[in-house]
Amino acid sequence: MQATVHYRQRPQIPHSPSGVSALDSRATIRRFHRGESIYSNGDPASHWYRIVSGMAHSSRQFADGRRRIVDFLLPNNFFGFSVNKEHRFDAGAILDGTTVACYPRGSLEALAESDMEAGRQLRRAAMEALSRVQARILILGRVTSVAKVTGFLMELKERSCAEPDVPVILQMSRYDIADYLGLSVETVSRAISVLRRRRVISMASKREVYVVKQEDYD
Amino acid sequence: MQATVHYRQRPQIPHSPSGVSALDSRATIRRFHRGESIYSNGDPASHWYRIVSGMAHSSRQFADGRRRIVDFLLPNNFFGFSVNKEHRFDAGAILDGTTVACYPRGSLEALAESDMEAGRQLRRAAMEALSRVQARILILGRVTSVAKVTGFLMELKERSCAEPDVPVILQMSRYDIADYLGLSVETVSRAISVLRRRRVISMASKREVYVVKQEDYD
DNA sequence: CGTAGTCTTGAGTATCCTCAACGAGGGTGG
DNA sequence: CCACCCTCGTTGAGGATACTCAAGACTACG
Repeated sequence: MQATVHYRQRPQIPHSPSGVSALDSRATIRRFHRGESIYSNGDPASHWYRIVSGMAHSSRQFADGRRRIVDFLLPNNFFGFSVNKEHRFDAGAILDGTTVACYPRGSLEALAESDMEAGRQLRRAAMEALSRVQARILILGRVTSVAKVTGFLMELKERSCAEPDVPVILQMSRYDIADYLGLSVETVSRAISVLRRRRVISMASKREVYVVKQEDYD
Repeated sequence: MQATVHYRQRPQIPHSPSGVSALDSRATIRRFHRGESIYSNGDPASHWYRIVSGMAHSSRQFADGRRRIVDFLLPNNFFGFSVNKEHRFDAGAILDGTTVACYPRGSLEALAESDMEAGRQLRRAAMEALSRVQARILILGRVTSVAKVTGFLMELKERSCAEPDVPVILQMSRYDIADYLGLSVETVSRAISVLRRRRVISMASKREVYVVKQEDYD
């Protein structure tokens, strides 16, 4: 079990989708422990999900032990969309006490077809998810490991709605970051050290990053 | 100008979205030359699009000359979704005579809110686009260049609805493939040569690939 | 205080990129 | 019709980068 880090919980309201009340009438709330699975590859895609608080990731585990993280999920991010009958990814909580709103898929599709506001919210949620993943491809497309890690930190800062002089908190492990960027843990660690030496970032602890210089990363 | 390759045009109907008639009432059809821009980064995101015939790509051009291709767009693929007021990518035709259905965004959103069938199609289109990009991340996450190119070929075979004994046609250049996979052209070329020597593929010409062995690629 | 997981750093190796050269194929103009 | 040019595709050589293996420091927790 990883060391649990008790940083202050800042209010994270990224891209608040201007109320999801129309959808929430159908939601059930579930609470997850650190590392607990929300759904697994192959499970029937019976629900769509939204992070209420905490953090999770969407990933794929391979036979040879490798793992690729497809998305980090922050509060108000929707996930679990699938065109198939089954989920094609694993989703799991990163933080203890991560709270997730679960929307029954059939019920939600029915709602979307009767309530135009709900339909609009669903379309917007899908497009925001699409936008996140596309941004990720550009980060993955960066050439060097330092550039990828820089891109990751800038993305996280953006998505965390970080204000100046407030650190970005790396609630995920270096292993998670490595699997997110397609690098080895060692390379991620070295890249962070390089950024510190270059004074692009400074760190209050191993999990708290101050972005000092705003680097262009795409 | 690149050599224009006149391969027979196979009927490509991947993931036919069970009729888009509800949406098509608002569409205008445009025809593009090879290399012609459909929209550019920064253009107002006034329309959504669907490939009718031919092929296009969605990409981002960087200041230093690099280019990243975010998606290859095949017939019936929707694209141009943006949560912002402006497009964040470039889209351009790969083949001469590529035909695109252009849906005015405002008109379409209005339609989606009055016609539940249209709304459903839009949600499905967004989720299919999301699904494509997520699949791509897994390919990018593969370790070696050979694995990435293999993943690309398998994806293209899948999306082209290729039957056995029918070659997959690489209508894009090696440069496009390289920018899609985040590799150099030389590495792509070498990877293809390796796959040929290993008899995973065989080639009728430089742009026609027979997939001989079905390799696991994720 | 020992253990387990995380994070960092070093050394050597494998892979990919850059630079370079060359062949193939089309289009163009003399 | 053919020489020329241009782009595309392939292959080789050398150097840069990231991975693997290894070891050690740090932290939380029992």
